[in-house]
Amino acid sequence: MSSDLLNGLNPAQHAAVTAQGSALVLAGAGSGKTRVLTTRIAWLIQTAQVSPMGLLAVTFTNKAAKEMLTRLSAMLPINTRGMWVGTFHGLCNRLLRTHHREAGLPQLFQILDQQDQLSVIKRLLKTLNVDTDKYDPRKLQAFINMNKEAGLRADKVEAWDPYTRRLAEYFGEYDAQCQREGVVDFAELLLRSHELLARNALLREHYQERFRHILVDEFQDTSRLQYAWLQLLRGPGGALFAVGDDDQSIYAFRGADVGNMGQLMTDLGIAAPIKLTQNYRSHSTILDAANAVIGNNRNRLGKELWTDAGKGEVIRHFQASDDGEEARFVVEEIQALRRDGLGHSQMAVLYRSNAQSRAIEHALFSAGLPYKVYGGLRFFERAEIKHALAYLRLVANPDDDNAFLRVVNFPARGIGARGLEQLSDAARQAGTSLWAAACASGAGKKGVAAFVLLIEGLRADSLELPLAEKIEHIVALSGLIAHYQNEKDGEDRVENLRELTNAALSFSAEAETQSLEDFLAHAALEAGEHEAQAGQDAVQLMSVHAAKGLEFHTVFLTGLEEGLFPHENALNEADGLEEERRLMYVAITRARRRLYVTHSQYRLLHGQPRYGLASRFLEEIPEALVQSLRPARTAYQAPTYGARPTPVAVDAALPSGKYPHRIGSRVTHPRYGEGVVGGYQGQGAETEIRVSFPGAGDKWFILEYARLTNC
DNA sequence: AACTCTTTAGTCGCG
DNA sequence: CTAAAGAGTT
Repeated sequence: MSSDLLNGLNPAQHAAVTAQGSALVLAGAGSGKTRVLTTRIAWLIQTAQVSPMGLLAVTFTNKAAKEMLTRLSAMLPINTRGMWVGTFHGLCNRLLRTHHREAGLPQLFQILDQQDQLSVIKRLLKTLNVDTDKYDPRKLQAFINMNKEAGLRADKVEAWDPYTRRLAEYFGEYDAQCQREGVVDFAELLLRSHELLARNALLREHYQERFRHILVDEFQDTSRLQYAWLQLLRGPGGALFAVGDDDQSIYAFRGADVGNMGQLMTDLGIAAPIKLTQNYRSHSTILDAANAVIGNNRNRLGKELWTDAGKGEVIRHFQASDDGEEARFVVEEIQALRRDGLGHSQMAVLYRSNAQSRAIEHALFSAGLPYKVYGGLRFFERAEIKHALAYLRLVANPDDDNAFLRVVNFPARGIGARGLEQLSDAARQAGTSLWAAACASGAGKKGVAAFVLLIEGLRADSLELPLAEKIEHIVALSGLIAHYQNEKDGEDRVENLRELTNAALSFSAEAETQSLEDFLAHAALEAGEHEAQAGQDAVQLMSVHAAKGLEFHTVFLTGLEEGLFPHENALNEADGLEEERRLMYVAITRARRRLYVTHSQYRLLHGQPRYGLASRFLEEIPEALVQSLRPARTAYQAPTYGARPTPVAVDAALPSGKYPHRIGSRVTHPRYGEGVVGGYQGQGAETEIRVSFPGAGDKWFILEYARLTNC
C-alpha cells in the first residue's frame, strides 16, 4: 500500500519521507520539496502513525497551503476539511478566535494589514503630538514589527539611547491603543498566540498532545518568534519535520532568521540534515552556474545541486549600452523564441527591483507582445476595496475607529477635519469609540447624523441577507459605486467593487459560511491575486523575490549591475551581500532550459542618469558556461534568430566592470555631441573620463554624472 | 470642503 | 522620473 506512495522517490527523498521522529530536510531548488512534504503527510496518515487531525502543517503562503491540500486529497481518500494545514498567520488566527477570551481579545477582533497599521500609527503619533519629522511613522512601524517578530514587547525592548527609548514608548502606546480598539496586526497574531500558549499550560498541553507531527515548509523563512511558536506546540514526544533551503533565504528584511536551521538541529539533537540535491528542473550548465555563485557564500549548511539531464544550453550574456537597448534585446529574443514555438508564458523577465519593469514593459508594448506584470497592489489592498471593507467592518462592529475614519467622509458627506476633531475629542473624553461619540453628539450635525443613520440602516437592512447579497447591498448604498462612476478613470474601480461580490460568493461556497466576520478575516489574511494585465499566453515580468518557487523554460535575468544587483542598500547591511547572492542563486535556478543574463552600462534611475558596472555576480559565473552576445558595432540591431552571426567574445582588453566606455571608442554627449574617449583618471566615484570633441576640444567629466552614450 | 499644487521618497513583500 | 501624500488655495 504505502509502496504506492513511495514509488518513484529517489533515495534521499525516500529517507526524508519516512524519517523517524524529527528531521531537517535541506531541499535544494527543484529537488521535489513539495512532493516530499505532501508524501510524508500521506505516508504518516496511511501507515496510521497519525490521524489527519493529529498533525499540523505550516506554510508561508496561502497558495502553498492550498496546493498541499490539493495534492494530499489526490493521494489519499480523506476529507482535508478541518485539518490544521495553513499559514502561520491563518493558524494563529484560528487559535486566537477559538480562545479569544484566554488571549484577552474580543471575539470579533479585526486584523490590520500593513496599510491599516501605518494609518493607526500615524493617528497615534498625531494624538500624542509627536513630530513626525523626527519620528518617522514608517520607521516606527518597522521597529514595532521587528521587535514583535523577535518576540519582544515594548517593555522588553533593549533601548540604550533616548531615541530608541522613545520608539519603545510609542510601541507601548500603539499596543495599548490596539488593545482598546480590539485590532491586531500581523505580527501580533503570532506574538499573541505565542503568549497564549506560553502562559496557559492546560491549553498548551492540549495542543501538544494533539499534534504528534508538525511539518514546516520554507523553514529558512521562519522568524525567531515563529520558531518559538513551533517549539511550544511540539510536545515532549512530538516530531518536527522542517523542510527548507538556507541558500534560498531571501527574506531577512522581514524577520526571517536562517539561524533557525542550525538552531533546530541543536535543539532536537539532529546530527545532520537530509539533503535533497538532485534537481529535476534544470540542465547542468544552469546548475553549475548556480553552484559556483552560491559557493562564494561563507555561512552555508552546504550542498551542491546536480542533475542527470545533461549539459543543455550555454548561458547567454548580453551587455547593453542603455536600458532601452537591454529591453529591445530581450524583446528580440522573445520574438525569436516565439517563432521557434515557445509559448510566451514559458518566458520570464526578472529584475531586482520593480521599477526596472518600465523599460521592459515599454519595449514589449511597442512590439505588441502580451505580458503580465506581477507585483503592485493586490485585490484586497486596492483603495476602493478597502473603502468597501471599511463599510462592512462598521456594519459588523461600529466601534471600529479605523473603519470609521476611513469612510466617515468618503464619499464626501460634509464632514471635515474640524468636525472630526470635535468627535475624537468627545470620544477621548468619554472614553468611547468615535461611533459612540457620533451617536451621542452628532445628532446636531447633519453630516454625522446622516452617516450614523446610513450605517444603522445598512445593518438593519442586510441582517438576514446571505453574505454576497449583503455585501452587494452595502456597497450599493454606501455611495461608493456612484462616486466612482462620476470620477474619470473610475470604471476599473467600479468593476473591482462588483468583483467583491463575486469574491464573497466564492468564499462562502468554499468556506461554507455566510458570516461577514469570517469574510473580513479572510480578506485580511489573503490579499488576493496580484494585479496582472490581461492576456492568455503572456510573457511573465516579476522581481526575483516574486519568482521564488516558480520555474520557466527561459529566464531573462536583467539589470545585473553593481548597485542594482547586488543592491547598494544591501551592502551596508550585515550579511547583506550574502543575501543578495542567495537572491542571485534563486534567480538562476528559475530557468529550466535557457538563461539570459544582461546588464546595461547606463540607465535612468529615479530620473537620474546612472553608470553601472557589471555585477560581481556576473563574474562569479564560470566563463566556460557563458557565451557573450554583442550588439552590432552601431546601435543594437535585431539579429534574426538562427541566422545570427557567430557571437564575438567580449573584448578582454578591459574588464567589463570598471570602464563603461572603451578608450578610443566614440561616445555622444548631450551638449558637445560626438567625441572620442581619450582616457580615465581617478578611482571609484571620483573616476573622470576624458573625451575629445571635434568642436569643443578635450573635456573631463566625472564618470558617474557624465551623460555619455556609446555610439 | 473640494480642488490643485507642491513636496517627497523611491529594494525586496508573505500574511 | 513618477506616484502618492500632505499642504495650500479657492
